[in-house]
Amino acid sequence: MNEDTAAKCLAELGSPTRLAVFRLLVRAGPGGMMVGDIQRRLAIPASTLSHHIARLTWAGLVEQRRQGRKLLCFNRHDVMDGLVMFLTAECCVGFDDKKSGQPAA
Amino acid sequence: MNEDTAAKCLAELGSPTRLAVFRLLVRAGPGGMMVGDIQRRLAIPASTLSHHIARLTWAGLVEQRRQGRKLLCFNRHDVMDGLVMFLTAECCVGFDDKKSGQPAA
DNA sequence: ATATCATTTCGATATTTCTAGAAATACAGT
DNA sequence: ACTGTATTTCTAGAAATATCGAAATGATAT
Repeated sequence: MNEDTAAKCLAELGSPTRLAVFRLLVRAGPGGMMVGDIQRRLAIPASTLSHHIARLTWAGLVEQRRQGRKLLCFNRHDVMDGLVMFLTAECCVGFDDKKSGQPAA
Repeated sequence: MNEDTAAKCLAELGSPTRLAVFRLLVRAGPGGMMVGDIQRRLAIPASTLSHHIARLTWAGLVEQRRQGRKLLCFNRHDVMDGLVMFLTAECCVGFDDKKSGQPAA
């Protein structure tokens, strides 16, 4: 996970609609969720949802797999982990003596 | 940290420039960094930087404090923690038996 | 082959965001 | 009050994004 990839992921997650989709998939776990189920759950037009899922997929956060005439969506858990690690990397290095993260007043 | 706040934070971090600023501040730790130092370090126009810092601040990710005629910037570490927790919350609940996060093939 | 359901692509418009120069403001020192 | 430095606000054009209906495609069953 480099800075560009991280920014890409964060930007995609920054849309309320996409974040809702992503969180739905987080909760769904490895079993994932069908596009149609997501659509019914979030009540947004199919074309709009398709667009957002495509972007999450483009960023590498989500993967899709066909099952009959439906499409299963699920999170790339490893990518999310990488993102979180990237965000917190080098955080507070050498500052173990301070507890709050605020500068001295 | 609710869904709207999280989306706000993620969207702001989704800009490569803002992510660079944020990471600089992560590395700077609680001591923070002056606006001018950030500007010299990233080599972007002052007005552009000001805009981005304002957005990070608006999202609650960064805080500013005046020191003489300079302005110190530092991360709200607690907010970033909240964001990370929000992202990973309810992740893989009840799926401890699977290790990779992929659905069965 | 055709009917049907699920999902995506296309197209068009409205909205938001990025960028940076110019001007304005804030502060400290003299 | 005046000067110099630091930072922000104003402004506007360019570029990116969101939205959703209509049409197209993919897949299965009959």
